[in-house]
Amino acid sequence: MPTPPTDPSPAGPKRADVRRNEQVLLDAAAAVFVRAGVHVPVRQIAAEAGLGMGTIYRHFPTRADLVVAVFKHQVDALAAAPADLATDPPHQALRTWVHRFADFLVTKHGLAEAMHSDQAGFENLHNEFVERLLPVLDRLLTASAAAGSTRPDVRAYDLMLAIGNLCIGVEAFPDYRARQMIDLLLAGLTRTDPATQEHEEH
Amino acid sequence: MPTPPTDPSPAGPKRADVRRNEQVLLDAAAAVFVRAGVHVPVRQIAAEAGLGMGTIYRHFPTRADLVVAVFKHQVDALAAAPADLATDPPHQALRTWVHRFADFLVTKHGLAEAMHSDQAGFENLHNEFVERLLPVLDRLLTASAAAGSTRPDVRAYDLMLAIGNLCIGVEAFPDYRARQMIDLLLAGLTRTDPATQEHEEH
Amino acid sequence: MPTPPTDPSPAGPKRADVRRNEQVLLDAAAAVFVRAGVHVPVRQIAAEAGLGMGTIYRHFPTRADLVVAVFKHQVDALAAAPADLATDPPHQALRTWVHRFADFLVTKHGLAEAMHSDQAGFENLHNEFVERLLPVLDRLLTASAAAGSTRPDVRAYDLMLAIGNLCIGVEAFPDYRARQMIDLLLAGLTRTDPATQEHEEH
Amino acid sequence: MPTPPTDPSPAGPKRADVRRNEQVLLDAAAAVFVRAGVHVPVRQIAAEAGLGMGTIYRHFPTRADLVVAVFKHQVDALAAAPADLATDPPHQALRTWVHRFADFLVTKHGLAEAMHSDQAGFENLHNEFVERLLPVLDRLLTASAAAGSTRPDVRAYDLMLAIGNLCIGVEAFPDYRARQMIDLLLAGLTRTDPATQEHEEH
DNA sequence: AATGAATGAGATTTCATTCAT
DNA sequence: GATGAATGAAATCTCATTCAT
Repeated sequence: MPTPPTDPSPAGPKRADVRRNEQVLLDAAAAVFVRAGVHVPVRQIAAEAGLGMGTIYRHFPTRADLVVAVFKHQVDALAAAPADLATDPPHQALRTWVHRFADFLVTKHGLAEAMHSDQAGFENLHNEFVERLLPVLDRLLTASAAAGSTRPDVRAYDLMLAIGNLCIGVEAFPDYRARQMIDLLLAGLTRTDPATQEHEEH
Repeated sequence: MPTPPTDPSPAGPKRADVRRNEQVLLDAAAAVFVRAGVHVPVRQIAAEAGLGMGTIYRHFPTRADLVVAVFKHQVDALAAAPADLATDPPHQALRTWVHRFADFLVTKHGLAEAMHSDQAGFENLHNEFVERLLPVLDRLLTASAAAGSTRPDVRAYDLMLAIGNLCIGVEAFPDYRARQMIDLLLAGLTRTDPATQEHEEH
Repeated sequence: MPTPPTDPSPAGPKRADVRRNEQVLLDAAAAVFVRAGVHVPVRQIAAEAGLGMGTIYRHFPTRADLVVAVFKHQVDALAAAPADLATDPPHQALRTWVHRFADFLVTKHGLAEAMHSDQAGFENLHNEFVERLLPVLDRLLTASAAAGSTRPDVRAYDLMLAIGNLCIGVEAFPDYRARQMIDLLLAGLTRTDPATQEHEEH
Repeated sequence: MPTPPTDPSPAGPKRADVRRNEQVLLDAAAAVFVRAGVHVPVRQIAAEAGLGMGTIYRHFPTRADLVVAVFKHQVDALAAAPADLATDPPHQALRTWVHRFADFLVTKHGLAEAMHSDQAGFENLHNEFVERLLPVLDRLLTASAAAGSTRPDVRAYDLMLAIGNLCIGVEAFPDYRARQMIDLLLAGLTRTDPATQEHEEH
């Protein structure tokens, strides 16, 4: 009633600033997360962003919300990725996407860990991951299995968690070859049937 | 068994009490760790043990020392295990031991996580694991590879971390089939047939 | 009625809006005060009013100003009330008005408390009460005493605070019979009989 | 098991210090409560006591516990008081005790307010008051009513809350004569029966 | 040697108030 | 004039660690 309903741009001129701040916050959080993990004090994120702590709470009431937001931001690319894999043979597409997924996790300090955290406020993080990426992986996995390239008795859910898990510790233990272990897992996933085996060898 | 009986140092009658306390502490810590994870407040461990907090600090100056001690305690069995696997075929022995290792990790809430933690005070935990168990796994893995059962290009170190990683999240996500993923990894490790074996060696 | 119609100052067309906003604010604040007490966050009042927080600060620089304003708004009726009590016998008029006063306080969650608060910003609240209602009560009390119905050695100020105090806790302790206690106080105020009157005067 | 059950003095030599600290804490809290009310920050109480904040939380997990403790300490005297009033006539004993009660409340800044607070954590305060003092007042009131000195239709509960309420605001408004208002209330409580009236006049 | 009371840094969270738009 | 995003002081509470007894 105080402000007339004339509202072509829903919320006035400030929207740009708010959005900018949100982006600043996401970038800052992403940066700090890489440096210090997702359990970093809120104050530190605020400092990195050059914003007040209250601003973080306004945008992301719980820590999970912030982590999810940072996360979601990065996940979009992965969720969209399969499009450019459409022409590859199914098992090759699967392999490529899994590698991209691993690359993503490996470069985000603590994200793989957080994804598996049962700490209060991180449930949504896991859920977000599952909701956004599981369908993608499931499609790739099903296609690959349908083509006889991979075992049909493995669930995408387990595979996703396993991939995520294998990425844990990359920073802490630089000598650990997460990539090779993922390849091992993928090899174990491959159909051992003699008929398909010849093609798998490359 | 944890502390060797070689004890020429002058100590006298109290040594027995001290050792008893240490054992009480280890058992209590193990129990609490299972219930509440390795990050449980010190006070809680003390309560479980029926001892004062100061006593914990006397025996284990840092939390890592305590976790390592608890860990060491449980690891002895694993380190000794291969003896009873001597008669199995190498790849079977490897598989059995890996499963025992996984069983161990899976039942210790947070141990798998802690093993990969880079939190201050947990480095020794990782080291301890590596020092005690890596030689065992290495022996089994080498024997299996020598028998042509498994790929020779995989390091025991990576395998150990990978197994540990795959066990993460079992409590938090009951639906996650860590065991199957470990089997997948072992399957990927298996030599598929003599013909391909020669080419894989490099 | 709250703001006198004497308004020769140059203001122009906006004055109506401003006044409307002020009224919206007062109604909203009154409503929220009843629900959540006078210490309710400013943001909540703003939300109830459908206005921005800045608008509240423009109209009422301090919280006290707002509370006083809400208060004043409700007090007008009480200040005007004695008119319709003119025909009653003095001690009856006094009793009726006191009950109305108590009714008012009892239905405003936290108002009785706030009236006696020495919190920063609530002094004016007390003052406002005193300035507006004390003369009214004083007139009634004096008339009653002059008629020989009540003791002449009780100040209206003390009586007002006492009435207010007796209303505290009505919401928190539903079993508390504030009304009976007020009646007790009024009974104590009553002159019991001419014979004793002379001795009580000192 | 670590410490033998030989335990004539239940908890060893430290008990004295602990008790001393608790007393220090109670005294400090009482002092600060007088100065700044029962809502004073915990840190301030700690500072006054010359102790750490953690110590407060150890002794009194919630603020209510501390307030109740401070309160209880002072209440014992009141609960015990009636003994020395045994020889007075009932209505005189009642009057004396009520005045002591009022004296107590009046000198504890914020106690009267807190007693009527519905803030989380203050319920026990009210309960404590009721449990300890209500029986005392009830006995005095019943005796007085039995003697025909006071009205039999007033509950001790209401009277107690009313007395407490009338003490509110003494510090904030030095001009307010709480004592006279209490006397008024007591006068209202007095039986107006002509037969007893003569004796009441003194 | 053992105890557990005390400490206090640090993390979270709320809200009054300001001020750019 | 109105808005509400941003600020950051302030308060709470937790625990690792020390140290007097």
